[in-house]
Amino acid sequence: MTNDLPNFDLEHFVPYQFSVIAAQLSTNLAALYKDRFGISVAEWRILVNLAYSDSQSVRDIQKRIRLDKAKVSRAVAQLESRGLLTKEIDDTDRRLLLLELTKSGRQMVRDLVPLAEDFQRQVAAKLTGDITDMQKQLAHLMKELSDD
Amino acid sequence: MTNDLPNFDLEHFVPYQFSVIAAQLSTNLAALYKDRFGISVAEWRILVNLAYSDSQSVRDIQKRIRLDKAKVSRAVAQLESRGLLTKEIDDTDRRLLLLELTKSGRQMVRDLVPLAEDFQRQVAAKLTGDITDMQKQLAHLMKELSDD
DNA sequence: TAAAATTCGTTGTAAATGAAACGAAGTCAA
DNA sequence: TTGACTTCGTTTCATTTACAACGAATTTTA
Repeated sequence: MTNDLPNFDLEHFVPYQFSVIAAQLSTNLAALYKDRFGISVAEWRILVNLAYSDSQSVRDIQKRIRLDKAKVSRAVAQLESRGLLTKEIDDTDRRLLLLELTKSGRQMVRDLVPLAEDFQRQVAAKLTGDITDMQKQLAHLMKELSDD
Repeated sequence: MTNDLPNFDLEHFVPYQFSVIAAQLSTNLAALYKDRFGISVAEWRILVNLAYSDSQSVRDIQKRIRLDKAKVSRAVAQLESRGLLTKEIDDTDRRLLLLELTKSGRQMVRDLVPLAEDFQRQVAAKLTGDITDMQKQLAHLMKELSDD
């Protein structure tokens, strides 16, 4: 006797869809990174971000890659202990830490990026439309949501 | 000196985009559910799923809404303790539990669904294109990924 | 039909998480 | 310049999480 209940279609509920897809992609990617390089998704994001521009502070990274600052702090500590980056106090503002990739950190980024691109190509193959369209839509939505 | 590094664009990396959007939507939705009804996202999913068809087992739900069975088990226990559903052993297979919404469980679904639909409308307003197109793309991708 | 293997839902546990508290450093205002 | 306030990154702590182990029930296999 469910006829008095609204027939809600969870499978087409957008927040649910995003949740399921994100979880699946994240699991797959995490396995890839862990197996090959022994790093977490958070660590991967930080490495890639530092490859853009060295010497960012924890705060810069936190904003850019949208991770909790505690998480960034822990991931950075882990990366430092593995010799993938260095921390240095910013002399113009001694609260800030400047992060810089080490040689082996840079090498790991070089090795990681093609893998990530491959992964994205595999996702692209599963889409009905063109991936650049999807990327644009998602970038737009991401921006709209962050303004809330 | 980053010129020897591949210039990887994290902002347009699809798994990253999904992760950010899903997290944002989930946070917002969780706050909505928690404030108004005191339930978690997992609990909400279970309630809605039971509204589709009563008397499903934990296993049925687990498959449909893609949640860890431990999580389902705990959420169901919570819902039962709040009198929103009942558990009953299936006599044809005594390992299975049949779950059924109570009257107040059904009422809560009735109250919740319009809220969720509102929420989705707000998301729709932030999209560049039509939401049904997005839903179709996401449904397709969800299916493709689960086949892995 | 007896033993082995599988499935169901629950529970124990170690790790991950996020919010808040914290000390250190810097800024602002009186 | 002193005192209040803010910001930075780390750490603490309570909660959440996922994985594995478990007992009970069922199915498969020999």
